[in-house]
Amino acid sequence: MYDKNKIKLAIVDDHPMILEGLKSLLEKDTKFLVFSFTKGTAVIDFIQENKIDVVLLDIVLSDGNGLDFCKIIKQKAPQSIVIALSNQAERSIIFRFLENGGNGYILKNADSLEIIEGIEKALIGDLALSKEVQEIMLRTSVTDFELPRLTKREKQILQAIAKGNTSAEIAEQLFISLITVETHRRNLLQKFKAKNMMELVKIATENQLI
Amino acid sequence: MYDKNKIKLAIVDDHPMILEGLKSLLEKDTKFLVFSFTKGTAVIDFIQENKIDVVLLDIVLSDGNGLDFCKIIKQKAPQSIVIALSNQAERSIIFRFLENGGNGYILKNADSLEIIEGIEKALIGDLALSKEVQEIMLRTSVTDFELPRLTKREKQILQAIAKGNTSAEIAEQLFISLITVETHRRNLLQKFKAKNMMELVKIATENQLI
DNA sequence: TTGTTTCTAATGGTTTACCATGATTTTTTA
DNA sequence: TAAAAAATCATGGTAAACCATTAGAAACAA
Repeated sequence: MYDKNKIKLAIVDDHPMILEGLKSLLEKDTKFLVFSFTKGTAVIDFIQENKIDVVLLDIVLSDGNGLDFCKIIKQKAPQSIVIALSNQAERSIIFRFLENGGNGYILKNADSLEIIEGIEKALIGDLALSKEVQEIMLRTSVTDFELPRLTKREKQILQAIAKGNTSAEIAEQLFISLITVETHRRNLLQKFKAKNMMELVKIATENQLI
Repeated sequence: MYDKNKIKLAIVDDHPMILEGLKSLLEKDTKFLVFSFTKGTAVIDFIQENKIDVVLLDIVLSDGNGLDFCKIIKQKAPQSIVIALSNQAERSIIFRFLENGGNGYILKNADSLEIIEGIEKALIGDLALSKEVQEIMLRTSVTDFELPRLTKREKQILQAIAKGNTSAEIAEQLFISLITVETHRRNLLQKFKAKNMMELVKIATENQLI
């Protein structure tokens, strides 16, 4: 069962179906030994006790997000290779994942060949990026402008706006004047160079700012 | 290879990874013979030439939706069993799928055991419903507010609104009067009993309506 | 402690969104 | 083909969002 020469893989995804399917798929290649996890915290516990070569990590998890887990894994087990395996195709997310030490990013619409090739690339020290991810990263487009950062209050207000609350409602909830809420709205629109709140909320949610 | 006694399964999903994983998983059980498809139209062509026992059908597909494909499959091959295998947990979608002749509905957060049990249940004529699906179906009308359906035009307009377009811009884009756009807005708000468009867009995106 | 940012609040005005109601034409479906 | 559903346009009004500018108080960092 246990074989020192096998590549030890951990897969983290909160869909048991994907987890089992991927495990079954990867273990067809006998050089892989696969451990699977539905929680990010579980895999972090595991890697501290057991040496793992590669972690395939979903970005959206029930107990946190893959960006943070990647950072933690890299702190606790720097020798482990961490590859994102996600539906998240947002440009900024990909960059943030790699910034956090990730060794690759593969979209879930990739096929098994791309995944296996990605793992092998990462094992020899290359970045493992699926085709579509490379395209997204190369997009040098209009969308590529430095995202403003939100203050605590702005985030609070933007979250309320995104829920459908009106300025009056928000003022009441936060015990501040309607005028103040409207000032925050204006500042937000200027910061983001957005035409209206709908556009701003779209940008903010796409970039996980709220 | 071909064995008359094997249960012939078709899996339709637009993620190659899920497709391959599930195929690998199900074929561990040697009584299954699995064919996989990424397009709904492809599986419809296939079942007309080849007898298939069970179709596992995703609801969200690139070339249409599983609700319609289920209906078509049941017309062209009434003996085939059709089971939804989807992330869509919307109560109304589940009912509509079963209305269209579906023999079961399994959520993608189910594990492989639930899927195999579901297939076996459906083969003996029972409804194949995963645990969570049953819970959703039993939810009484308190939590259950039936999601309205969007017409083609409404969907188009709502998508534009969600992007941050104003009514005037949308009118221009679609070559219709500003008044018409505003009428659609009003109808949408009424349909969804929403206070404003921000709330409505939130509901619509959460339920993958747009 | 002194800048800097953030949060707060105000005036006054424009634009856009939302509300109520009604009606014609086109398209879909039974 | 008749009935139903969807898409179109209209009037007239209210509420909310957006725009420009200013400014004091509080929190925070150099």
